[in-house]
Amino acid sequence: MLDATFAALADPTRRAILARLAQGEATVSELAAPFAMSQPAVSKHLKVLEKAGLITRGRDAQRRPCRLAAEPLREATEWLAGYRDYWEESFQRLDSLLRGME
Amino acid sequence: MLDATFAALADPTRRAILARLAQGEATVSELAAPFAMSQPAVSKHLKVLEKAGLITRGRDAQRRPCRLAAEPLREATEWLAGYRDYWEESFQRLDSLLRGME
DNA sequence: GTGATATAAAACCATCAAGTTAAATAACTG
DNA sequence: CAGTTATTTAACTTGATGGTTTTATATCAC
Repeated sequence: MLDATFAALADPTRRAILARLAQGEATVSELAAPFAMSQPAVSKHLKVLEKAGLITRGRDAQRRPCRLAAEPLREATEWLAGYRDYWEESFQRLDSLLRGME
Repeated sequence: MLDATFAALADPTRRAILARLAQGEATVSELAAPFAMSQPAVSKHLKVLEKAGLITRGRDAQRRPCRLAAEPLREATEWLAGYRDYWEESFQRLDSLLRGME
C-alpha cells in the first residue's frame, strides 16, 4: 500500500485536500472550491485518495462527504522512521516538533 | 520538494535502493544486481532519486558510488508529523467509543 | 592503442496521470 | 413531473513514467 500512499501524497492538490480534511469532513464541491481546476478533476483526485485509503466517503442526499482516514499516513511515517538515524542532528529538531504537538 | 520526494518514494524499486543505501555506499552495478531489470533502468531510478535529493553520487574511477542523503526524508516526515496528532486523536476517539460500549 | 568494465545517453514503446469538456446519474425542491 | 444541485462517468489530449535495446563515454589494465 506504500506505493499508492506515496503516489497520492506526491501531488500538491491532494496534499491540500488532506490538509483541508484534517479540519473536518467536507463535500466534493467544498473541496473543489479553492482550486483553479474543474470539479471533475478534483473528483479524480478524490478517487486517487480513496483508492490509497486516505479518505472515506459517506452519503448525505446528493452529497458525498469526505473524511480523512489517516492510517496510511501512519504506515508511511513508520516506513520513514526507519531512516531517522540518517538525519540525526536534525532529528532532534523533529523530535521537539513532535513533542510540541502533543 | 515534497512532490519529488513522495513521487520518488512511490516506487518499490527506489525504496529498495534506498534501503540498500542505508547500509552504506554502493555502486550502480551493485545496486542493479538484485533487480530483474536492465542496468539503464536502474540508472534511471537513480536519476530520479538524485533529482529528488535523496542520493548523492561520487566518483571512483569508472564507478559512480551512490550515498543516501536523507534530508528530504526528514522533510517528508515533518509533513507527515502534522497529521500525527490527527490519527492519534482518532484512535483515542475510537478507543473511548469502544470503552463506552462495554 | 586495444580491450574490458562501469555507467550514461538516445531512441523508442506502452502505459499511466492530470487535466479538459460534455453527458449521465442521483437526489432534492416546487 | 420539471428543474436544480451534487457528483460521477466517458472520451479525449498531453505529457510523464518505466521499461527496453543500442550506442556512446570514461577509466582502467595490459
